[in-house]
Amino acid sequence: MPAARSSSGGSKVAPAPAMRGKGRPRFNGAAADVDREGAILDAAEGLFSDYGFYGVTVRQVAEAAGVHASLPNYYFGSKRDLFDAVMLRRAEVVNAMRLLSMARYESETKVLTVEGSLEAFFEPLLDVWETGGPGWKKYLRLIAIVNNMPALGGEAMARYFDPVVKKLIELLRKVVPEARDEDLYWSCHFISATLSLSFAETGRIDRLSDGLCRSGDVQAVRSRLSAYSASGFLELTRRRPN
Amino acid sequence: MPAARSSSGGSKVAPAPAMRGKGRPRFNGAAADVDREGAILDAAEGLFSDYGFYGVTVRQVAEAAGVHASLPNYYFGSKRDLFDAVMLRRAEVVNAMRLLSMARYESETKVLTVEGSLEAFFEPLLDVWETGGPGWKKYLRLIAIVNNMPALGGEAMARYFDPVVKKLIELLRKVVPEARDEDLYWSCHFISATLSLSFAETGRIDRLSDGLCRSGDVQAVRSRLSAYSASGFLELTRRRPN
DNA sequence: GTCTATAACTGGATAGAC
DNA sequence: GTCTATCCAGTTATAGAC
Repeated sequence: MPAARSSSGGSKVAPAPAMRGKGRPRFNGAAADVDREGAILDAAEGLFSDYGFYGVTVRQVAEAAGVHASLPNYYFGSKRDLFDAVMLRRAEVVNAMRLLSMARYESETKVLTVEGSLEAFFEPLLDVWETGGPGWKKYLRLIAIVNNMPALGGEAMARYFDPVVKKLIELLRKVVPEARDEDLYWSCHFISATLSLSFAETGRIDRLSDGLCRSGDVQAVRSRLSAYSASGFLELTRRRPN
Repeated sequence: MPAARSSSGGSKVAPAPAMRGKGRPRFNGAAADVDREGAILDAAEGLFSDYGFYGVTVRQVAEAAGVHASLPNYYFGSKRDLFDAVMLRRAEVVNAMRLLSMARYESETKVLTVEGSLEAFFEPLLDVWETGGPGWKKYLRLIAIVNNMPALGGEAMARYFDPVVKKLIELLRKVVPEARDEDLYWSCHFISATLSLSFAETGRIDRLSDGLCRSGDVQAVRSRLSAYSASGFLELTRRRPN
């Protein structure tokens, strides 16, 4: 394997991606201030979310971004580094939102419920899904893919999202003290599955329902996900209390 | 695109895969009766289920199968045809099992329930997951991947699995006539998600629970999936009856 | 900062020898 | 039926010109 061009870290994931050109002055002579790094990340995000890591070439990314074929390499190093940069860019944002959402729910609500906890867990994602624009939609779809292909980025995925899930588990344990740990974990597993497949927007439900339901219908998901998941979880704890 | 080598059908999916060498006589001079086509399909199944379609090369498949690099092409035509052959091989088997399972449940049970219907829907899959051997495990993991990447085989996936899901919906409609269609479809969407992520065996729940739960624990899934899903679905219909 | 050119290699697929 | 040899398009990545 050839030596990576990027500065530090070696095989570690994305040491410090996309740090070039920050705060550079406008009117630098080039054509009206285009953000090429952002364009590359956006293009990569869209393509990876459709075809996965191996299904995309760096050249396709460059072409979709409208930049020269060598620029993705220049800005982000190897293809793998580019992928990590894509994953990281929004992970931190959304993680902070979700932790805050749950902390706020816990501190500001008198009677904590399972459904309420799950809403606090889901809502930031549903919010960016609905109002965050196409970039966020693609990012969430990408997560759905990685979530089902551990060989690709499962370890990284876990590193970024486990803290959020652990916070949820902690919260649920407080709300339902009689729940067994196994049921807590398996419920979170099921919940993660429904959430991520919803983001995948596969179009399957459209075909299945002959157009009655639409894959990207955020409102439809929002109005069902918490109720469905809470009921499922509570049923498990009801059957085998601690 | 170069013309496919395989006989009929053209772009149609795998018209008649793996039809060579059936019933050929033993003692044909070659080394003790090895099933090369089967070995290729097995190897492809395993690799595709780990890395997806684009993450695998035909040469890797050949090497894993212990055959020469050109044989996958010889037996199955293009890489895409090989993939379709892998998908098809077990689809028909498991589809028949599931349709039979649900038909039997419907005809042999006095009081139909949501949970019972779901069990009939799940059980054949859980059964092959548990007792079918490593090939079936890999196949189910492959389905989990494709389920989340429509660009790859979503249309094919739908073609093979929609009939089974439609049968389930039909059954559930009979059991819970007051359920709204939207809730039926969304519930099936959620159910498909939990089922497929369970098969993915990502190891996520292992890390999350610090070893308390294991990804491949069929019994753990079996004892929770129907109860969880039935409760979730019923909760939705309870909230908005037809 | 951006692009040209190219190195060095791997991909799928096949023709034809055995 | 199987393998050798090969085609050649396309891949990542980089060195160096502008």
